[in-house]
Amino acid sequence: MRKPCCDKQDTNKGAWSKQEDQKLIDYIQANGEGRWRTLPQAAGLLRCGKSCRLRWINYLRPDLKRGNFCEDEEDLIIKLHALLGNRWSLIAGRLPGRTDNEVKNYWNSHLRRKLIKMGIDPNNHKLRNNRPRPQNHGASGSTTAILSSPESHACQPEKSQGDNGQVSDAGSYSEENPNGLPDLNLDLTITIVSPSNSTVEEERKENQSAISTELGCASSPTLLLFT
DNA sequence: AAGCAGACCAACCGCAACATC
DNA sequence: AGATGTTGCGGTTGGTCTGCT
Repeated sequence: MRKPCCDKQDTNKGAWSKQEDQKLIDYIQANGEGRWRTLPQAAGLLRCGKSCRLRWINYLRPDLKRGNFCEDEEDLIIKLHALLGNRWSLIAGRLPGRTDNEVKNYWNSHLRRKLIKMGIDPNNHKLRNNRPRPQNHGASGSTTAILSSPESHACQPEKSQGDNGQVSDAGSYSEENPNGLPDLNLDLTITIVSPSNSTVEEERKENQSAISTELGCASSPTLLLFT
């Protein structure tokens, strides 16, 4: 029988105090991340290792951006969600300084609603019938995105199948494709059309290769982000 | 000003994948 | 190869905040 991840009766739960935060920061700065299971004891924290990891990743990490999402980030989340479904860590990985939890929360509290308002089904990113047409990006500001693959669901990673239904329904298109085999066109090219900004291009390349690698894709629908 | 409802977000839980023995 | 341990992920919960009546 496996031991629980922590001795639950001896651990604190709930909100973190400043002192706990400081202990965690100090410890990680001195010893680095990892070894979460033994970290709490070593750092003098009455917390479960999982809890420490989460606190560090979602809140204490120095490279976190925090604050409101900009329009570009919103659009990128929407587009990536269309491709990846609820794979928040992958999506967050393309948003420097953002965490999966943050992206997930933002999606659930803002973006979902926004898409629904625009007449788009947030689960499959398709226009809903008998719904008002999206006010083509008026709501989302100045960014326009075009996914060249007609069915943006093309990229559904293997994991979503037989994954106990945990991974998003956002990529479940079997109803549109009775044989259950969508016409997979799995690569993604993100082109950010924006005034000269060399780092954007670098970032684009990085995005492209990372996502292509992740999804094992072959050919490439192009996602154009006009900023 | 008080009460209520909805929104937001930090944190927890359970599970799966991966690593190690 | 199988058992066990660790880490990471996504779904969900619950406390707090905010706006409305």
